[in-house]
Amino acid sequence: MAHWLIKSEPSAYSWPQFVKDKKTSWTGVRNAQAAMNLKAMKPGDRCFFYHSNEGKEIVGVAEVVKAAYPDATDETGRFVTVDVKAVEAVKKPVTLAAIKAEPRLKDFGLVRQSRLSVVPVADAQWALILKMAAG
DNA sequence: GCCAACGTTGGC
DNA sequence: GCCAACGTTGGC
Repeated sequence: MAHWLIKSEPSAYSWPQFVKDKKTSWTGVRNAQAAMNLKAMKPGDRCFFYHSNEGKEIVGVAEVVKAAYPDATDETGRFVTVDVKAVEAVKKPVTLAAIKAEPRLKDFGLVRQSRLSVVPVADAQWALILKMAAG
């Protein structure tokens, strides 16, 4: 099972909204590399839900429930979306500052390529961040 | 096919 | 609000 991190600006789509919806289609990704990551997702894969801009922290865990399919909101037909469901909020949000302060996370995609909105998370990174989020 | 100009994202 | 990083566009 692979792990990922998906970003959203709370003003656009926040974690509380996601929890309320229970499930959502992750549309709006318009970046080739992020789209590649979406295509690599499989049902059952888990994702960190990260609030960019406001908060700048991992606030919850989501699970992929449907593999990539064409994003109907994309007129060019080039991009895809996946369906994800909310699993649970983390006990303690993991801030970007905390991630940057952790030497073992210096290669984390979130830090290395800050503009990418769908980032792969290595197993060791996933486990470590989960531990940090357990509080 | 190169590269300058421009737009967008996201951290600070 | 600014700026760095990076992607995209369009002229040549």
